[in-house]
Formats: sequence, structure tokens, C-alpha cells
Amino acid sequence: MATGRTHRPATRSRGIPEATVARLPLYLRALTALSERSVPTVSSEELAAAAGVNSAKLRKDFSYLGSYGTRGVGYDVEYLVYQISRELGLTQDWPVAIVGIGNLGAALANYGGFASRGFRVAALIDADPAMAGTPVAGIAVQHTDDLDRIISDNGVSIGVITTPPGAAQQVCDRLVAAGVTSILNFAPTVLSVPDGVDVRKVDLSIELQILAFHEQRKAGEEAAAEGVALEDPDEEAPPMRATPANRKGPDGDMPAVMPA
Amino acid sequence: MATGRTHRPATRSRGIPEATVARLPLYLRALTALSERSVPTVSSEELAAAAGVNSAKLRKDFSYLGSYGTRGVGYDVEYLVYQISRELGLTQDWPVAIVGIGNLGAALANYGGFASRGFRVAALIDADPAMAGTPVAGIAVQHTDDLDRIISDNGVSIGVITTPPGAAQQVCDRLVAAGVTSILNFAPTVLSVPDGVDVRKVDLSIELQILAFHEQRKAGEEAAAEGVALEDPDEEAPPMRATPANRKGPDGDMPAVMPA
DNA sequence: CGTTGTGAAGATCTTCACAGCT
DNA sequence: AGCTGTGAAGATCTTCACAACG
Repeated sequence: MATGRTHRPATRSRGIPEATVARLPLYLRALTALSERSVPTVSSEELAAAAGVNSAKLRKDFSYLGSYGTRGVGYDVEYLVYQISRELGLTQDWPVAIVGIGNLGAALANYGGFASRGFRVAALIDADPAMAGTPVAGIAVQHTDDLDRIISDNGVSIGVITTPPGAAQQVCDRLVAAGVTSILNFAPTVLSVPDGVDVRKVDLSIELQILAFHEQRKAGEEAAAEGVALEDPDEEAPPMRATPANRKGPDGDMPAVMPA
Repeated sequence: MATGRTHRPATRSRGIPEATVARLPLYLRALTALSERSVPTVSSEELAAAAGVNSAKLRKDFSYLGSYGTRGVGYDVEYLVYQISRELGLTQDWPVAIVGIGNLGAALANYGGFASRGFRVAALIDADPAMAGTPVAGIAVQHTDDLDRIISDNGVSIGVITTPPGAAQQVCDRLVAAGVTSILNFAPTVLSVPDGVDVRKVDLSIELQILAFHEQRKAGEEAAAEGVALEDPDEEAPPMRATPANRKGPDGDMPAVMPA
């Protein structure tokens, strides 16, 4: 059975820290914008501002790639674009397959920013036979039965999963069996994959929950600032099963009102 | 002018580390699944496996919330569900507005997992007058002109931006001016917001680029393992402007073939 | 000069390993 | 006996601050 490795153990990716890798696309985007405006060089300060990070971090990040700047001057925009693209592997073309052509899958297929950077939607796959043949974003949807063949025929190594959560693991297994080694998962499920396969997840619901946490905290701070004693006036009845005598909640603990 | 703070300076969020907050939704999802199967208690080991993390991390995470487990037994599922929900602020309802009802915006509006956890799509907003009134996912799209009123009338504090990149910053500014303090940004742009406003971004293209990086690395390792001398046979002509004599690339450096 | 590149310090996050409780 | 909760060690990431250099 596959161990649910989701985030790569501790492999130092050819020396470049993961956190840096995650920011390279950001720099690349900012640099591309500068390139389009024919700006020849840029300082770490300017570029950092454009990418929304601080300049020390940016310089440190670039230092892992090599010495690509000129002291007293800055970085050559075109040169950096090329170096980062190469580092990210964007000088080659990556055929991508999207599995699960519902609302989201279709939206992604239509997403322009896709092709812009070396990625090409090579195949759309769905389990619904009724969809087979239907063109979405100019590409005919193919049936799941042919998944294996589609993946190998197109040399797909990156798969995007936009199926309902129940189907995600199964689709994932089939993709991996067919040779896919990188998966972008939009289904709200934890995927189990063998070692050597990378999974990244995008989860709307999780992002919103994180925002809600901070949002709540802001509201709480406001109240505290106003000198309001924090005390939920009449909270929802909290479910309790095992009722231990001495819970150690950090502050709020359980609401005072408890169900029988 | 707003300083481009994107990721919250260093505010220790009521003592709970940001990394922990980011995992709470994962735990909550796993716990909800257990709850639906009427599982009464769960050990850190089991729950960790279901959430795709290791058990030490999970226990440490929970320790920031308080002592909610029972030694020798595990955690009471219902009780934990409640505590985490409360911690994340999901015991209350969060009205959300989606701005930019294109393919992606519509897909999100239709996304079910949305409402499941305290989030409610309160409004859909688009700049296209032709869309005004059109129902998407059962909700009539409203025009951007009324953004201010819509946000205040519905008490929206969380906004989702799914506009084209060019419009994102402007929409963001208007949302913030109207009172929104949390933004989920799907547009491939760095947003500048005043302090006190949280921004989280979801960027398909960035995720793919990160995968491509690792994918490339795998390919390189394979080649290395086979004893193949790594040498791009005929790479794209690399753009060079300022041609410095002594570049210090970590390995590959520039391709041997250089344009005049 | 002005700006990069980087050791070193600091902050945050992860993992270990075991004492402490049920 | 079994599992949680946690100090401490280790790993990773960020920031500082300044020497090195064009």
C-alpha cells in the first residue's frame, strides 16, 4: 500500500530550498511584466516590491541560483527571465491532462494563463460517457476508460484532478499507474501516492477557513480593544460526548451553558 | 499608498502558529468524515494518517488549542470537531462575495463544498452590464457599480476575486474600501492592501511551475542515474543583454551555443 | 557611490523521545 | 498497557547588516 506522502520528505531539491522554489514563479511573473515594458535592468528592491516580498529574501533566493546580478546596478531582466525559466523547467513544454471536466475542470481548461508558461492542455478526461467527444475549450473530452492510453500517447507527466472527492484517489492511482509523477489536486481529499510522485493541492475551502480564523481574531481584538468582556452571549449548544472534568482550554474553553 | 503586505507581518495569532492554523481545516475535514461514520474516538495516529500528516505534528498542533485528548484513549471526535470549528470561527456564518463571474467565478459559485462549512455565497458581482440579473448557481449577478452597497448590505467581510489580472487591484481596493478585511485572490497579481487586511492567493500557474521544477529534477536524476552526461543537445537560444564575463551558475550555467 | 551576495542571528516549524496520565 | 502532551533538538526559513564589488 502506498504511504500517504504528500509533501516530499526532506529532499533538498538540488540545493534550492523549497520556499525559494515556491517564490521563483512570482519573480518570473514580475520579471516578465518588466520585460514586456522593455525595462532592461531592475534592482532587488524594485523587483521585490513588484513581487510582494522583501528585498533581502529576494537576494537570498537568487543567491541559490547563482550570481546573476551586477553590484551597483541590479539584475538584467531578460537574463534573469531566462535563468529562472530554465531553473523551473519552463524552457520545455509540459503536456498536462485534466481529469474531471465539471465546472472547475472546464474553467481550468479555458484558463489562459495556462499555456502562457510552457504548459499545454493535452487532454481532457471525464467519466461521463455523455461528455465524450464534447469539445471544451476547443479540446474534445475523452473517456476515463482510455486514461492509460491518453497519458502515454501524449507523454503527460503532470495531471490535474478536478473530480468529485470520492473519485479523486482512484483517478490518482490510475494516473500514477499510467506514468504521471506530478499531480495538482483540486479535490478536497488527501491523496496517497507512492514515493517519487509529487502532489500539490489547491483547496478553496481550506483557504476560506484560514481567512475566517484571522477574521474572527480581528473581531475579537476589536471587542477586546473596546473593553468588552468576551463572553459569547448565547452560543450554539456544543456537542459533548465524553465529558472530562478538567479541560484546559487556552481561554474561551467551553461556553457556560451546557446541555444535559 | 498601501504597502504591499501580503502575508501578515509576524503577528502570533493568539498564540496559535500560522502553520498550525493552516492544518486545522485538514483535521476538521478528517474528523467530519469520522463523525459521519459515527466513530466516537480517534487516536492521534489514526487521525494523522487520515489528514496526511505525522502524528507528532498533529499532537503538537492540538496542544496549542488546549488539552482536548484523553491519554490512553485518544480524542473524542465530536468534541474535537466542535473545538476546531470554534477555533476557526466556523460556528458563525460568513457571507462571501465573489467578484468576477467568468468561468472560474461561476465554477466557484457552483462549488458545493463552499456552503458546507459556514460559508455562504452572499453575492456575485461582475463588471459586465450584460450579466447583471443573470442567475448563476441560483444567485442573480449584480453590477460592480453597486459593489459598495452590496458589501455593506450583506455584511460581507470576505471577498473572492476571480477577475482578470488587470482588474484585480482595483476591485481589491473597492472591496477594502467597502469594509472587506479578508481576500482570496485567484487573479495572478500581487495585491497591495493596507495593514489589517489578509490576502491569500490561489494561483494555478504557480502550482504548475513548482511541479514542473520537481518534475525536471526527477528527469535530471534519472539521466544522472543512467550515467548520461547531462548536456542539452540543442537548447533554445538563450536571451542575453548584458554579457558579464564571469557568471557563477551552480552547474548548467549558460548553454554553450551563444547568439552573436 | 549604489547594489549585490552572504555569513550570522533570529524566528518559525518539525521531529524526537519520553514523562505523565488514564 | 496505551496514548497524549511537551520539552528539547534539529531543520528550515527569514531577516539583519555589512563586506565585497562594479
